[in-house]
Amino acid sequence: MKTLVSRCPIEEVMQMLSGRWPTLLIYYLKQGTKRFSDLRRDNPTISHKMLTLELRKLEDAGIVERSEFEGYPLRVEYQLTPAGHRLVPLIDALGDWWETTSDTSAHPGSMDAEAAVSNTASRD
Amino acid sequence: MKTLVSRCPIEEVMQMLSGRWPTLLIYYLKQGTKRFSDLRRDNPTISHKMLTLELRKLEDAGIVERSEFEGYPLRVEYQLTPAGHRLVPLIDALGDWWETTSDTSAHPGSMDAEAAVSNTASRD
DNA sequence: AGTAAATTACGCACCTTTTTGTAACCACGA
DNA sequence: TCGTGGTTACAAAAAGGTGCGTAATTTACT
Repeated sequence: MKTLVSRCPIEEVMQMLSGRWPTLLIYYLKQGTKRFSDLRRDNPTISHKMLTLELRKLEDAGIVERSEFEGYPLRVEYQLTPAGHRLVPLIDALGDWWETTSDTSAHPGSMDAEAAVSNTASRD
Repeated sequence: MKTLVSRCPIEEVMQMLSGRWPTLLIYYLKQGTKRFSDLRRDNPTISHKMLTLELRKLEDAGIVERSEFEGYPLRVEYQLTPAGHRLVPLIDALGDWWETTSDTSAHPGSMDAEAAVSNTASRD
């Protein structure tokens, strides 16, 4: 699936991480092993189809590992690979960068600073 | 002005950096001040529409600064802001991560990495 | 001298391509 | 029948490309 002819690793990662879901899913998987239905509960706005598609993409990229357990209502678990775990702090760093850069220009006068802070509270 | 209503800074950065162009443009702007036509030459596959759109987005995000010089034929220069420069190493880190993870057998295919490069058939 | 074309950095309208959402269906067994 | 994880077909939306118009000045041709 990852039939990429890009010369540049940055283009490749960005193609991997682009869109709303990849980083969100990584965030939730960072919390530990999750089942398909867990991830849907964690993020109710993702469609069934998108979740499978994105999980497959993350799997192909070596970020997520899929474990299928034989059984009655079929159980499948997803978790971050070691590489996936190494990716997490890099993504977090981007989030931090964004927060600090938004701070330096986001206060137009005497707005309530406290409100702004709690407004941008991360999901950590 | 970035009027974004996302709760999470990571979602916001990723929305900013998603797509093929943002990181590419940042890469070229990292080299120094560039004019519109320079950037088109650097990246011939981007359309003028996309270039203006993406530059505007980067500008709104505070990553790129636009300087317009009076005169004809109108000259406009683009360069990274300090925040933009701080972003560069973070993006590079993602590129490095990708390179190392691709190396360390992250792709459990049945063929070796060399063959996989020239062969487009993977999992379909 | 007069006209035409080129230049630069766009905006806009139209159209195609890609991505994403919706909904239905499959299989299995309690 | 329900719930599990997944697939497929079709529709909607978003992203992206093409080409034309704009500005004020210089150059190119006639």
